[in-house]
Amino acid sequence: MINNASKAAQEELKRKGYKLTGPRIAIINYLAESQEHPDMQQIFAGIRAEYPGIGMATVYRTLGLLLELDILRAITVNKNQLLYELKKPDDHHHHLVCTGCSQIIEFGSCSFKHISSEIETVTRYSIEDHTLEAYGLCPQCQGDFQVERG
Amino acid sequence: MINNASKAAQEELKRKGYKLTGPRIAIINYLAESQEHPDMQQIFAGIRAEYPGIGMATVYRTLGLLLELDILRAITVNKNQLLYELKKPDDHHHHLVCTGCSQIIEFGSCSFKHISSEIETVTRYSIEDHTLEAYGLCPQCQGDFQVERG
DNA sequence: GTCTAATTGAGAAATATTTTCATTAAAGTT
DNA sequence: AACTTTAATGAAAATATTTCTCAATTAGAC
Ligand SMILES: [Zn+2]
Ligand SMILES: [Zn+2]
Ligand SMILES: [Zn+2]
Ligand SMILES: [Zn+2]
Repeated sequence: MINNASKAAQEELKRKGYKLTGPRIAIINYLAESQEHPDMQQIFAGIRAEYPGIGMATVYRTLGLLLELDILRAITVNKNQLLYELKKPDDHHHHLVCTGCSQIIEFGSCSFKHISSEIETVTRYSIEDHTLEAYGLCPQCQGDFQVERG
Repeated sequence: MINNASKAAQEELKRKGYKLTGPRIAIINYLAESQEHPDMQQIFAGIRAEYPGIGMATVYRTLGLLLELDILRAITVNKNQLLYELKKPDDHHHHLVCTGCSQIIEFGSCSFKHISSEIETVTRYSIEDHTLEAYGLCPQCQGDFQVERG
């Protein structure tokens, strides 16, 4: 139980009747510890460090399972690169992505909840979740842009 | 010039010094006409209907170019399926995705602009764009869910 | 029409993902 | 703790996706 997020994810797996195996625990722990938003390759490489024998297929299968069980979230910030993050209890945040250097920071302000019920009324959907990604230039890249133009 | 969105995209290509070729026009027209949010396979198949000789590589290259030039937007609504839509002048909308049947509808209400400058102040990023996807059940799937439970 | 460089299509190559199946191991039962 | 059952795993093969290479084509400039 590395931390709370790992604990919650492991309990959820058990609760839904899945076995808590070594590979799964290693993957969950890696995700729970990760401060960035790793992609498939980073996850695979990172886990091999502490679980050398793990197979690629197991990582794919486990990420798929965690997504399906709504324990994991996938975000796309560039055209074809899926990034992952474990859903943490009581954490709601969104992403601000620099179009210059691809750095990602998170922000907590969320205005969607204010219009959510209005959208539910208009569309007749029942809304359960949402993701929001904002794009722009980080302070560093704004500076670089000035320099480029001379 | 199928419609306004196609016209705008073609002009933008020219303006930035790219050649307006048959394949590119066919791809842009397909995207401009498309009411749904097609993925790569649909785009390729759809374009072959009116431009049979087009190669897969050209479609990949053109989508990449349009993304780079900010004429095209890619969204991810399911784990590993990228969907595309041409950016239309004066159109700002977001997506509401049914987790039951994957149907996507669009909504225009956007609350992000209200907090955008606040986030810019706090983070020192300059924000240029954003995407928002909401997830839930469409009216039909809410009904099916009731039926399933008996 | 001629010229030039960008663009294209076909196929090869490189990557990424899924499937198959014999083996392993988690979790429940005695 | 040994026994049993069945899900889960790893390795390799099979698929699928994306990029690259290069000779041939073609848009746009003159
Ligand atoms: Zn995040
Ligand atoms: Zn939010
Ligand atoms: Zn849309
Ligand atoms: Zn918006």
